[in-house]
Amino acid sequence: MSSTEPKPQRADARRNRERIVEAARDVFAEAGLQAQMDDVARVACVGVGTVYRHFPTKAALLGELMATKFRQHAEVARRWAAQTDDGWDAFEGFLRETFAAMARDATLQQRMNWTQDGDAVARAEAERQILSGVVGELIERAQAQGRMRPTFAVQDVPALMCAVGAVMAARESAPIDADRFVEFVIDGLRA
Amino acid sequence: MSSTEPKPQRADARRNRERIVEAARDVFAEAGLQAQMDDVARVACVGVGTVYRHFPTKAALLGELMATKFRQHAEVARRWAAQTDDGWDAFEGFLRETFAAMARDATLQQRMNWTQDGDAVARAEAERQILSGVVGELIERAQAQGRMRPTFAVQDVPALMCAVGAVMAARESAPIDADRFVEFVIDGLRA
Amino acid sequence: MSSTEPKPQRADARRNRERIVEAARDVFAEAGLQAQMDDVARVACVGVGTVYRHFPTKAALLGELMATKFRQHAEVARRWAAQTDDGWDAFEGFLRETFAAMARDATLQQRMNWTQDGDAVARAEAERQILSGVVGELIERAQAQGRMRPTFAVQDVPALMCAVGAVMAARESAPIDADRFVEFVIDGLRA
Amino acid sequence: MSSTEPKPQRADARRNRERIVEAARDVFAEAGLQAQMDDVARVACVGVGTVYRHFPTKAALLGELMATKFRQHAEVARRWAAQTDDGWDAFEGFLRETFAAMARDATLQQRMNWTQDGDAVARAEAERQILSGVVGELIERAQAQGRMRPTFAVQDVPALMCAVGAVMAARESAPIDADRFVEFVIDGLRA
DNA sequence: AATGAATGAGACTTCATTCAT
DNA sequence: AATGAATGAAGTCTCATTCAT
Repeated sequence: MSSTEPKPQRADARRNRERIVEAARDVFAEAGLQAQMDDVARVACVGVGTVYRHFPTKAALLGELMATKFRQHAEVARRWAAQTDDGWDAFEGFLRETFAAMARDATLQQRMNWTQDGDAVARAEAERQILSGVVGELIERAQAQGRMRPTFAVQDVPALMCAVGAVMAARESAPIDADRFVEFVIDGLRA
Repeated sequence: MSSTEPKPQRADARRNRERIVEAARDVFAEAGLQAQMDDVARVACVGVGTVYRHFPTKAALLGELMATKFRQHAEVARRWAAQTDDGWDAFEGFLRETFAAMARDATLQQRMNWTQDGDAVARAEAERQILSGVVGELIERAQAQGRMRPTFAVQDVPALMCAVGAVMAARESAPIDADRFVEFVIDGLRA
Repeated sequence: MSSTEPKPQRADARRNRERIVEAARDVFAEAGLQAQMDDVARVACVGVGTVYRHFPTKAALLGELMATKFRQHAEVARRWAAQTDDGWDAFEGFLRETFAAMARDATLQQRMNWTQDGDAVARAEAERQILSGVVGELIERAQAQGRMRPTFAVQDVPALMCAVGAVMAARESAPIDADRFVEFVIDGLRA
Repeated sequence: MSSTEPKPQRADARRNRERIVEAARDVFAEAGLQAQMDDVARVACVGVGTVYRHFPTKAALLGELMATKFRQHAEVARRWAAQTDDGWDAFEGFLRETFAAMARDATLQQRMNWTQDGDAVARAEAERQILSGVVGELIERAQAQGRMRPTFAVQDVPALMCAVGAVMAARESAPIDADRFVEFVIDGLRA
């Protein structure tokens, strides 16, 4: 599934891998993408070498973080798609849930949105396309049922996500703002 | 004016300063925030030392770039505010014109994650507040006249701008997409 | 025998040891001294830990490789010494045979600059001295019989061997060149 | 001429460059090719950054060292070629002088002979070919005049040089040995 | 005031070696 | 005994900033 390290064998290795990913999430959220691999290692309580054993480059680690996000969003989209035949309801549900999730992970979201590291982006490309596919179907369905603006397109979804990140960057009271913000978006997209 | 270098003395110094700012715009648009001060200097056809004479740190240079943008947007907002008494029309005009300007400057928007460099952001804070003030008045007026959602707030404006940047990052056909995107936003914000 | 691991206990341990030495020969021939212990382990189909069980350090492994070479050359020298009473003939035979053997093992000769790793050299010192002793006798005998330049000395033998390595490094057609080269040497050393 | 940095402008920059090259010569002679760039910088009394300003990589610095050697040898060969019409005398002169020079710089010679770093070798390739050309002419002339073995070829020259390095590695009394060694070689190559 | 060479802290990554399983 | 994951010191190189010319 993941673009790196399909299945770590040993239990302790897998545990380490998870600790590293969690540490990376915290560290990059805290200090931005320019945080160092040594910091990630320290927070994960492992040596740098271990970080590099699991992720061959910093970009790979960053990519895994992005890929995880994409996978989670895709999962949400799939769940909503299965839950109702109404395309708009499904899309709205996906949007609200995803925004809420992003709000909970606000800082990282903000840091990540604009990743300059082309290599990291490339490593999450597969997951990004999957997400695009799932959300694209939601959009098409909603538009076919005449409940969504026909001019909206999948490519606009990242823009919404970025906007969510920006709202969060502007204020501390993230959850409230995200809730408020999602209403504008939904009203703007309805047919 | 800018937070740095209130009044340049010599004519050639002023000319250098301008060349540096232009070079910075080009270079950061091309290569993103990780572009080097040496690159800026080379493109500006001056030594690095000269760049540092005008801007004491990289963050200061970046800050000046942001401040310039803020000043331009504030100028647009002021013009629309003077042009019509209808708050919503003024806001809509401001939004369309600003989005269009950002679309024209797409590469820079794409490449730069301004919020990444906290120090640079801080240095453009004054200009940001001025912009906030002007746009805030537009919003209040439009809301007082009952033509804008009362839940929209100035703090949400950066989110919209970020979203515009994201639309551009997602596609090459930037101008078209920005036009399309502004419609969603306007419909989402109308009362 | 070797300076490490005087008597391997188990049959499988001995087999492992051999596999490691062979793997090391291949890997170092391929990639030079900068080849990694992990590579040796992988080629030998054992874990790194096993490599370290047999050879406490990389230098020890390298030393064993050198020692093996020295032992083989000494064996050749001994055989020629026993075969004829004519010192020069014995020396010439030894030289031709050794050069030919080195030519056959050209890649390793090319890739490995044995003398670079002082520690490895130290670990093969015993074998080197033995080889020196045997060859020294050959030389003395040839000189006593007036058939070899009296100024030639055992210490010059490594120089010849190094030269053979260099001939190989310079060309692909190693065997031919080595043959050609040995003639110069022999003519240069004859009284 | 050099493969890197054709002409440093400033006097102090050129002085630094020379100091770096000298330091590199000492440091690599002392500690082998695995000596660190930081060491070179320290011995040259400059920052590492300065070393990297003059030589973009370690391989480039190593390459320059090799190139310098090749240039010096070529210079010697040219001088002898111009000095006498007798090809053999010229070659013998070149050989004796070069061997003596190598003896004076024995340790570096030894370290360098076997450089594994393909990149460094590549960077001195141009100079190596020039040297080959000049020496090749010497050899051809000597062979045409019937005074040198017809089977000797330019490609064998590196072998001789390597051998000189090896003689030196084997003993401390380098100059003496080199003198003794050159006699064997000369006798071996004469027709 | 301008230049660009110099600086050096700090970033990423490697790899010989150790040690828990 | 064997395994291979973990370790972390050490190495190469970068780049914002300073400073002699």
